[in-house]
Amino acid sequence: MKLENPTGTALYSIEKAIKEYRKLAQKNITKVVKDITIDQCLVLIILNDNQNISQKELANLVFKDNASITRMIELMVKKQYLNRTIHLEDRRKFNLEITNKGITTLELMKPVIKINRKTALDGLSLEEIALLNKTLNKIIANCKK
Amino acid sequence: MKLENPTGTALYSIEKAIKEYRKLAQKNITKVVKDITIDQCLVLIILNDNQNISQKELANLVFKDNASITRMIELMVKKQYLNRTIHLEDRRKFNLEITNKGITTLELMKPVIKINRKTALDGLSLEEIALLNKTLNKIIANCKK
DNA sequence: GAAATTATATTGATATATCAATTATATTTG
DNA sequence: CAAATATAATTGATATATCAATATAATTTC
Repeated sequence: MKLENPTGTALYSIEKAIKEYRKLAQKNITKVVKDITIDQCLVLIILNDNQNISQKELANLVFKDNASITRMIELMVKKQYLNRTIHLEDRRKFNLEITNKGITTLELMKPVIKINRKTALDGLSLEEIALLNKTLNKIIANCKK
Repeated sequence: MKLENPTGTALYSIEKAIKEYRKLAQKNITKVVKDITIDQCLVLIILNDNQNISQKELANLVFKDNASITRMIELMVKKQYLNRTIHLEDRRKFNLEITNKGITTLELMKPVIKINRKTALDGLSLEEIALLNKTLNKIIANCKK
């Protein structure tokens, strides 16, 4: 039995790598903030950098569909990480805004996120990482065709 | 706004790559078999190669926890892709067995799976793929520490 | 060999994923 | 400008993810 990679394709390794990273990341983030998931964390990071983003754009960036992001946002509003107000120019849209609690929480998580990434990529040279990115981008482009 | 990679880390690219691949794979598999997911497909592939595997081992190989695999198997039994019988030597366990329908379905999907993988890895040299695997395995090992 | 521990799997609760259908608003077209 | 089309987001249904608690069986320990 091929224990590490039962399919024998690099695509399995890609999935395994991200699953292991998510496990590590979630474990460490939970240590500092109890009620947040790494996906919610990514939402905060992206909203922090991109004020005027729509739910649809946000969904794309965090790899979710509109339905999922709707429910995630609902929950994050309920937990007071986000505010949601109607978009004046296009009333189909909403403005998404991080609350003060959201910002505080993000600041609390930032060092943990940094350590997580460092841990995952430990021992990899810059060249190796660049090559990894390049290869992954090729795969992404191939799948989108 | 960094559109392709808002976090600037290779880990985001890893996630993006596998998500794009899963989309492609699911789309093409649905064309030949309506009621199966790529995860169920992976379960069939693994069970086909490993007769005497426990649910726990299976769960590990497909990156799921025991609860998820229990429900997946229930569903696959209901859809008649699998049979489940009590394990005589260890009565906590079950024997998982692909049905004839499961085997037929798998044969139907095999060429599609092959094409999907080829599509995703198109234009990558063997060396590039080997290096990708090597780097990913380092990341996997780092996360497990 | 009975009690304590460990292992396998299930169940319940809640969140998320996904698809299809729907609602509300904007935009385009004739 | 009204009708048709397109877009943003929501809702419903069902499957899956995840954690904690539980049930059952096997193994270990004394």
